[in-house]
Amino acid sequence: MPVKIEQIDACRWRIPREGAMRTEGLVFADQAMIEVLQKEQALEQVRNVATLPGIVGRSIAMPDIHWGYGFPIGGVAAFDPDDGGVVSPGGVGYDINCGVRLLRSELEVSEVRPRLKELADALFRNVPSGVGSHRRDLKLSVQEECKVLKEGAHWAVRNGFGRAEDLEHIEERGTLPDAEPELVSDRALERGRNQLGTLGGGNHFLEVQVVEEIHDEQAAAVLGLFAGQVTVSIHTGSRGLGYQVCDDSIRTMLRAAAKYGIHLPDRQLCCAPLTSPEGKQYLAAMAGAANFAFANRQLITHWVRETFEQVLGKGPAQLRMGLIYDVCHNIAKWEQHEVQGQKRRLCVHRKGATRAFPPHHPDTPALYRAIGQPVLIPGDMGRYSYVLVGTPEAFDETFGSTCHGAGRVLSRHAAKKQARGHNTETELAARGILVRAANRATVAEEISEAYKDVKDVVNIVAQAGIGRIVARLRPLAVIKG
DNA sequence: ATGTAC
Repeated sequence: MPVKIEQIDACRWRIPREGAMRTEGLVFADQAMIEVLQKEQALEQVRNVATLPGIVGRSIAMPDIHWGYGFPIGGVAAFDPDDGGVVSPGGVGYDINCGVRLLRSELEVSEVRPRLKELADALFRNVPSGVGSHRRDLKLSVQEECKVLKEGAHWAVRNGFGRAEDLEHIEERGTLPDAEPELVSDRALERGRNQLGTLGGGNHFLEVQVVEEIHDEQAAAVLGLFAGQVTVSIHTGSRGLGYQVCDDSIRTMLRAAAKYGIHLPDRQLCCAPLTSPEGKQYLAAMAGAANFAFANRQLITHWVRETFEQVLGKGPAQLRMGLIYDVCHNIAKWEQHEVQGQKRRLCVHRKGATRAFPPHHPDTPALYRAIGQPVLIPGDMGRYSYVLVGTPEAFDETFGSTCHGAGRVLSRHAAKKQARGHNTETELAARGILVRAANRATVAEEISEAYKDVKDVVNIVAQAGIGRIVARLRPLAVIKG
């Protein structure tokens, strides 16, 4: 049965409160997207989230929403601990702190093109990719791994991977507080030991890009972006460790939901009150996995810089590969938000949604205070990605959140079927995009046609005012899992 | 997303 939905304006839709819903749903989309969504499960998931105890504001869906485990991917939901609010592993996702970071450079595309093949090969060699990828040169002791879980990107910088100033340009400065590695299972720790500094599979990637369009000159200048410039994007998360933390937590949360008498329209929404031991334990284990992901992206950054230096024969001062920003899109976090004129400390779940804090927010890096927090939106490997900044409207309407990517339109299976008879790598190479992949099947699953055009997604968030477009980046070389 | 089920 289709979910009842009412149009608010050109890019906003309301799912009215009914049945067990404690609040209404708010979906950012255009007419065409809603028509597609009516045939899928995702809107029902928005409605299910609205039934959870202690939800504050609305159950929110971004234009890249699609079906996920319990909560939709592309969803935002905030909960109040003082009103029975809950935390749910399904509201974060299996890849805890999956996120994106963007490195700038002082290079023009013309300088890199002649060495692009060499660069792609070297990056592919130096950053392990693919499901199950690991590093032969770095297997941590469990004791050291626990330090990674406590310290996140700080651990990486302290051990010579990257620069102190990188930390200023990471969400939460690259470390979630209150991580408790003791709450992470032996199995999760074992899975993570040799996976730090690896890309993984699926839609994760490492991309050399060129800035092809500047939409906001002033903001671009503040971020250090210019047309024709080479940038690097890294999209990955907490690998097998985060997966295992989520999987372990789901078992606990199913028991907890029953124990605390929480009605679940879908077992995959299993959760526990934020004030309960189970809720606190999940958040502490999740923070450890999130810190692993921050460290992961920081290590990869170090090897990307090293690779550029080696291949192009230039030093750090010439390349100036500074970190523009690193932002999470699968996480639950304590944040201060104003609700009906009152400041409240809420647990904001963003699952396939990106934090987009406004100008002058204290958590926006000092250098970017005037323009807002950078928001990194990857598209598909054949088209482009976007850089946005957060807005006051996002802070008011979506707990400071916006979309996270293009959003799939074809299942992995359907994409593979469509790619049959095509040589995707050759076709992309003909368009000036080099692909290096650990697995050819992954390339087939990741064809452009498998995704919405990310332009349509960011145009909606820009039109709605929950993000401001700064620049568009086109891929030159893509390292895939 | 994920040693794509232990």
